[in-house]
Amino acid sequence: MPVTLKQLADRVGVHPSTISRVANNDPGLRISPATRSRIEALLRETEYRPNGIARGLKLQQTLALAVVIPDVTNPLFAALFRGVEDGASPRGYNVVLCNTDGSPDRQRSHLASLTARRVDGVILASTFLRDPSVRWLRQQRIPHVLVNRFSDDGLDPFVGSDDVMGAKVATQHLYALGHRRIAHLAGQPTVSTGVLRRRGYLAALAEAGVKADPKLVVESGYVEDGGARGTERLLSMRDRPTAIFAVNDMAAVGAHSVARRLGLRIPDDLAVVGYNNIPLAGRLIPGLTTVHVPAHEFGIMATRLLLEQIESGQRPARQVVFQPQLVVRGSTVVGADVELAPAALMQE
Amino acid sequence: MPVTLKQLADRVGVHPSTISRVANNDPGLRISPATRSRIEALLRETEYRPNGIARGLKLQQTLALAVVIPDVTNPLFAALFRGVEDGASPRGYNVVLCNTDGSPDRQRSHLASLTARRVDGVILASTFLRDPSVRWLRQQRIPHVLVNRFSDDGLDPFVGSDDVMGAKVATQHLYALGHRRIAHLAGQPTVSTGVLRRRGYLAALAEAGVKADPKLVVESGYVEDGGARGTERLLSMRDRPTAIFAVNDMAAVGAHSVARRLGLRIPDDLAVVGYNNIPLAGRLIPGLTTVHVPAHEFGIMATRLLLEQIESGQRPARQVVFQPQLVVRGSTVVGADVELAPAALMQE
DNA sequence: AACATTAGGGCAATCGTTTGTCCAGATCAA
DNA sequence: TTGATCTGGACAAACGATTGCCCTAATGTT
Repeated sequence: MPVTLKQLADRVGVHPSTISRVANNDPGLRISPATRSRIEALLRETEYRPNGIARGLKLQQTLALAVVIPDVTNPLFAALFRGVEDGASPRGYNVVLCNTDGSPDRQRSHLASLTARRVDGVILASTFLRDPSVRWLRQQRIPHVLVNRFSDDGLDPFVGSDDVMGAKVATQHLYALGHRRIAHLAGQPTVSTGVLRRRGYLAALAEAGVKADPKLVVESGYVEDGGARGTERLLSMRDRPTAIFAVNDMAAVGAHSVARRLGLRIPDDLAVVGYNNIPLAGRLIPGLTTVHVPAHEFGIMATRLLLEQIESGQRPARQVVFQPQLVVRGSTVVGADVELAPAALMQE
Repeated sequence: MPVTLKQLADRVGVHPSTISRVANNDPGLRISPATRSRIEALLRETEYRPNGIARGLKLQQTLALAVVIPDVTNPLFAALFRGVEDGASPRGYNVVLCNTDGSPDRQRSHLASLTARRVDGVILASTFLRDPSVRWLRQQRIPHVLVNRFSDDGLDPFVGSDDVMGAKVATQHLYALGHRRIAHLAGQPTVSTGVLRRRGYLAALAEAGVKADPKLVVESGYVEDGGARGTERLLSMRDRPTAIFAVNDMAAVGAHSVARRLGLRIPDDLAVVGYNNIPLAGRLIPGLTTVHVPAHEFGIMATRLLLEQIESGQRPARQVVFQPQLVVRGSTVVGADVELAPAALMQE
């Protein structure tokens, strides 16, 4: 067992509180140089570290944050987590990671356990629209930041990107390449990114004067399998789309592999655009055109907003929205990979 | 602020200890049914959850584990973490995640902060040979399990795979395909996997009666960039290798892309074998032949060993070693991808 | 009637730190 | 010599929950 204040106090012959003040460098402490140096020597010798639990109980703060995401196996969330840790670690915080696999129940139970543990704040990236868990966090006044997805527009501190704009840019890119039958592998209507990206897709079509065909919008969700199935449905239509805008890269990867399997050439027979720019997007052949989402920066920024809340005691309720950027690769433009490949591959 | 025992006690008019006993279902408690039901009603109404910090202080356990890895952005470690969480979460434990980026200093400081926090146990996958941090954990009698890499052979509970055997099988595979100049992109000699895989590579050559050429072993480390550089060196030799066995998949990916860039055909001009079987390995074109390492199972098993230690108070010091399995893909055998691709792509 | 037992909880110590307050002796000024 | 001030720390009350022990009144036993 690690050494305690009382044990040290007994060895020096002073009161534990004196050791504590020396260890914490209490400026108001008046102490003889002799005693101080004896204590300091002992502190070094024993490598004394205050018991974080006792400290947490007294100070009402744990120096722990939590990150709740669908799945860390998804590179987007892994990068997000790294951002959080990189922001939190230098400030002395540890980070608890929880995966929900997209289940509201698991999210709820994780949050319950995290609040029982009294983490100082929570970063949530697995949120649904009008999410009861988020409302509960808000009501309990637990410092939190939503990332990537939000629950009730504007009510919580949020870090994300402009999903409508990103989807619009992606769709306009396809339109500009001459595509007129552009399909959308959509996210669930219960998730903000699903709704917003679909909205951006529709807005781009409307602005371009293309009449949207409801049959061209298929709900694929955010996983490869859904993207594959959706693509099979789309490609089996009598009036096939020539391009697909997918709600995220994994769905796009599903489209990608179905197209390959069916012997369609990308981008000539089918152009594909994804969303998020996960590392895999640059590795596919051809590379996947996608909307870049700076996941690592999300994590850093979310941590900043969270620590602001924690340290000020206020809820600044700031919303930070990044402007998305289209990354053009070979899945929409022939040859777009050539220039990128050597440099990109070497720098990673 | 969440409700405390004392507040509840005041509302019911009993002593806090009574509430505690009811909440914890103390079997030795004698209480009138009337009082009990009033208390239970209040517990439900207020959704009382004991303060985990106070509980931890009293009970000397935090119900928190920690996972220390080089980088969660690496799919191998992401899968490992999922295994840990999947094993720990149902037992009521939360998991703190720490990334070291391979720096012994960051590992040390994380470990210091984790022990100050009094996590109940640590799972370490970022260990070096003769690692001072590990020796310190051992000496402090902090429950821990090493995963994938070990520090001092046999002294700590460990979960991993037979690295010598895996490397041997990989090298034998290349030999069986007719390769005689087989190079090795090696890991650092400070890491057990680096040493063991190199040993397996050399053992396979020796058994096959091939004289090992020291020039064919280049230290690449575990990252793509190192693999790329190492491969450039190997391919610029007058007597080029026809095959490369890389210490892990990322290094192999580096080899892969350098070969492509130089216009070499894989596997005809250069065969490549990796290690770990990360998801990307199956996505490359051609697919990367590699040694499968069950990262998720590692995590589950490591958690089991750790919880055993924690709950028994003993150190069973069990070592669990999985037998590695070679996954043959197109980077060594032409056409090996064909049969796999459709099924593999669909099932994910 | 005297004593023992049981029912129903209350008391207080404890986990390890932090921090506002207090105190005894020494030193100082007048 | 008498206060006043200063020095160098000691004391104790939190922070919440847990748990061994104790206490009082009521009931039961002989």
